[in-house]
Amino acid sequence: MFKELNPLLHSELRLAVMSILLSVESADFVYLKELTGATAGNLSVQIDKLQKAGYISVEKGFKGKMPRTTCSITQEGVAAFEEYVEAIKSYIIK
Amino acid sequence: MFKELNPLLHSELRLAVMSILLSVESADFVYLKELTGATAGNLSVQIDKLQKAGYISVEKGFKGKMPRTTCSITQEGVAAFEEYVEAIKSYIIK
DNA sequence: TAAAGTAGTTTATTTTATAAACCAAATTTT
DNA sequence: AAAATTTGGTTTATAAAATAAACTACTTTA
Repeated sequence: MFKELNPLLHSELRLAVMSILLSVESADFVYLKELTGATAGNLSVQIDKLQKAGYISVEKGFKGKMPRTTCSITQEGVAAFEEYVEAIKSYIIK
Repeated sequence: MFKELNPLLHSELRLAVMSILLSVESADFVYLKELTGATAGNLSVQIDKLQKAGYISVEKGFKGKMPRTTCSITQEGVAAFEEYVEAIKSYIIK
């Protein structure tokens, strides 16, 4: 009847991050922060969780002298997101 | 860009309960428990939250001699659910 | 060189989700 | 008919999550 909702994706901020990363090649920390409106602390934590789950890859480098964290979605992440979409539909589609 | 997800509905069990109640006139505690697979304790708590939010109405009576709790969705609940559906779509529809 | 800004991380707090333990009444078993 | 079990829940305790505040380290500006 109802499919299970992957708890790692069933989170407003993590879902937003994944949704953004699905539509771009990659996105840096500042960009994700602006688009989501999240605080830096919250975003940092959630990015970490997504990375540890293998749903995104995170590269920490520098743009000039300033630190820059770049994220992109993994194949595993795409698959998990698609599964989540199917699952949530089981609750909202009549 | 992303719409806010009503935290009261952004919960697997509460969403399942609301989804069921949308499609039936009313449902009792035992029926909801069977369909959702939730424990009685968890279901009890979540029903309470939905009721306090005004999203469902709860009637406690008896069927013969056994207690029976009957739930049905309110207009407010329908509206909130529909808004949630629109909101979640902003994350999952490309 | 002091103040303010940037790009984050770590820590602490509040909220949630969930299950375990419990309760009262009804039913079944012995 | 007493004891055990089941039914239909509620309350309480615990684990997990979300979030913001505080902090770090470096850079730019005044």
